[in-house]
Amino acid sequence: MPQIEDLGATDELLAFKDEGDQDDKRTASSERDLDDVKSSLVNESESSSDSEADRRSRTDADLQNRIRHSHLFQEALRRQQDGGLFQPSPYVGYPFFMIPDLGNLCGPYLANAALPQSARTYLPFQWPLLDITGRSAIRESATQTHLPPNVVQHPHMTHLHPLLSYSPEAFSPQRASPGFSPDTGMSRSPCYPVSPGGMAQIPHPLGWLQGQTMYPLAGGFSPAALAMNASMSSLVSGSFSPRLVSPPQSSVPHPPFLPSGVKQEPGVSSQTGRSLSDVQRDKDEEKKPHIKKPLNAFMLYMREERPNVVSQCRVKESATINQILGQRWHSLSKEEQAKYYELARKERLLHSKLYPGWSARDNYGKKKKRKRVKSETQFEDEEEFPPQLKRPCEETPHTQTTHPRSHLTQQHTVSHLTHTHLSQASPASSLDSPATPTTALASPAAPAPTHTEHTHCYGGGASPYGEQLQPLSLTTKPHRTPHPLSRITITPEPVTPISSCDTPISSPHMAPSRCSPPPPPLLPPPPTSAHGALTQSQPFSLRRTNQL
DNA sequence: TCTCCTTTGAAGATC
DNA sequence: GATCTTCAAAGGAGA
Repeated sequence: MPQIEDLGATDELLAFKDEGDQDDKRTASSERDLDDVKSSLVNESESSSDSEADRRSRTDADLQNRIRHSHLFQEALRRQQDGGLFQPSPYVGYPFFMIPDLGNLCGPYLANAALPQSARTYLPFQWPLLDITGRSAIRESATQTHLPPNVVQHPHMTHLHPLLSYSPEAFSPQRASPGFSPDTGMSRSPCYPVSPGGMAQIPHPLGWLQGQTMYPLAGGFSPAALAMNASMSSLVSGSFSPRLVSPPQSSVPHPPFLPSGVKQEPGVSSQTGRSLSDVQRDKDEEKKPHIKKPLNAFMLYMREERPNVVSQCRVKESATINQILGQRWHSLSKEEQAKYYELARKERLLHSKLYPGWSARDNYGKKKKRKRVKSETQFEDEEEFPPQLKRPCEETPHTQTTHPRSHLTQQHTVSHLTHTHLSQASPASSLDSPATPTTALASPAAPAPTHTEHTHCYGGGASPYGEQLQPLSLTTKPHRTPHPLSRITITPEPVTPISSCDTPISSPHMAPSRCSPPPPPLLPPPPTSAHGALTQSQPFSLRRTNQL
């Protein structure tokens, strides 16, 4: 069986450890405080087995202790942050927090809607969070698996985003443990369950990326996760000693893990006609942690670059941001993109190790289907669309018409199309697209899209590659109300590097009618041969293998 | 409150 | 095998 080290985790972890060690002295004091707090919390948790009477008698004392711990904790954190959080080292001063019942707060790749949207939206560079069905679910799961929820602070979370950088809105006090102050910002750090019952934040093997995470282990510890856990425990001990903290145990077994027959009743639902067991199964299904898909290269890139775009362009709409990011993605060099592809590959590898039985199919239907609706409307769109705008797609072999989203997501304005695709781009150049980086990467002969080409039509697919990379816009839906971004297709400035946002893309004065024809591409025509032997559907790993 | 928007890539589904 | 569909993140906007 492949080891985690194969994923490159060890190197990252070791690197992290080294950096953490450098900060040992500086944080020794606050560490002790943290240890005190953590020990107290551990003891608190361990004492949960005491009798109810004892517990009642200690209620007041516990309350006082919690308050005291809270203060200690905040003080320790303050020292911690003062001591190193903003030190040059990305890991310096990173606090590890072990909160007994913090497990419900977050986690990667599990999403059962436990966290309100706000709980995640302000963690822009976190690894995908683990959405659990709620605190009770965590506790119940913990009970089922008899696993202590290892609450291990992700050591990389402050790599580029110190805890304090998180928006306060991200924290919901009511989700925190008693005595757990939102002021610390701790809770904004993601914690990742290593099991359905345990939360852990483990350094992601793809260490450099912000918000790296480990994956929660569905159904318990997998060997890979155990290895990671072990590595983590030993590695982080240099700076902070993660400890296993017993969670508040639930006495209510989770239905899915009940012995058959305990809750399931024979018979058929009178209303639905479905057997109760089916209903129960559905309920169980709903309660199962939702394991999210591993992020692909572009998603990883988006996570990293989104804050930059937001700050540089002062844009808030994700749709707009994503368009910019899409353009920037194409502007990345092959090497830069390869970095993300490699990360994504490791992500998938790790994901597959942690969830051997998981399939993307598992998540099918868990989101509201809307693309299909779009595709249904597409027929009408194409019927209504001027044939001259569709023609190139129909005539060119390597057209983006093969792209699944060619008719779904590209809703560029007609004016843009008329200015770009019709007046400038030849069918060959516009449709034989190196649109996807995978395509470009697929061909060693394909020059890296290192263009910093200027564009007037900015957004809505009017990227520097717009004419060459995104012929998808030929299948624009003219009848639809253009997305605000779609109307923003030009920048008044004569030349605007694609990576810059000097002109806010959402500038209201930028209307399609003002979209002037972009300058001729500064880049050589995209390598039409890049498509050659490889298809888009070919797994990137294969493409890269072929490429390399 | 829910869905859409918007991007690219991966993977499953379908033909 | 080619094509289509869904989902992954994000958060504002609109219904």
